[in-house]
Amino acid sequence: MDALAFFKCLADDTRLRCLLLIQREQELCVCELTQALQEIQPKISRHLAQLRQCKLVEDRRQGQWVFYRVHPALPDWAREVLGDTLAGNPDFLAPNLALLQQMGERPERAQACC
Amino acid sequence: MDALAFFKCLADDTRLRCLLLIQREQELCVCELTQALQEIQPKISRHLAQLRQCKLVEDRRQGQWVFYRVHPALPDWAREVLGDTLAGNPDFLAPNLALLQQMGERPERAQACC
DNA sequence: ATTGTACATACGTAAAATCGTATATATACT
DNA sequence: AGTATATATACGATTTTACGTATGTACAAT
Repeated sequence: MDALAFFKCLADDTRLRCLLLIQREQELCVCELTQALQEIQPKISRHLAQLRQCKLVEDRRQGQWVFYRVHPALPDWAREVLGDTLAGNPDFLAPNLALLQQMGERPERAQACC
Repeated sequence: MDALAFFKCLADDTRLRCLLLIQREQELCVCELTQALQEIQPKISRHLAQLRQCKLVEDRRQGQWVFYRVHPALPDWAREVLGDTLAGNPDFLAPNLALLQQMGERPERAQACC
């Protein structure tokens, strides 16, 4: 994970919001991000693909949905950058979180155990 | 200082190195950065202008030289991002620091007091 | 005044990133 | 098998970003 590639991933509004939302919500699927950002699905998917290729997120298919989470191997310094950014910009995600909560019928996550 | 603009500034190799070098060395002039990065002067100046316009750095003229330092009004979260990045990527600036130390006749800074 | 050094900016070109649309794949349901 | 939903990718067009060269400005020294 090199610093320049990491910051290039953060240097786009769509990717920055997706990544920070995923970090904050633990796990989100493409349709939730599409709703939260009010963007068309191919745009969201394309940016998620880039985050995935750079190993900032990992994906997990569950039925018809694909859930994204912050990559478990993301270095600590990069996690801290995300944390600092969230903490220092409390309003940045506000509109996206509001849209996410408005969303009906959000897909259910598989339980972690059993 | 908005998060997206901040990360766009960090998303270029020249700007990232300049900014982290300035942060680490407190203050550097254009000719020092030109030497440390082995790039032509207009390229360095152009990227510094962008960092200045985004208020990530401020400049100070001293005689023939213009010194750049991290902007005093840079928000804490952004400072922490720079600090985390430096701490988490200890080798990133190594070649640039080596070139800087090789440089003879570095301009003298005005003393801070008296 | 002129020359030299340090730095900034303007301008046209080239490269890179982003976009919307169309389409492909994978799963679920009937 | 056929339809519907969720997601991924390919493609060409557009926009943005970065670049090198040339030139302008400010200061220092003679």
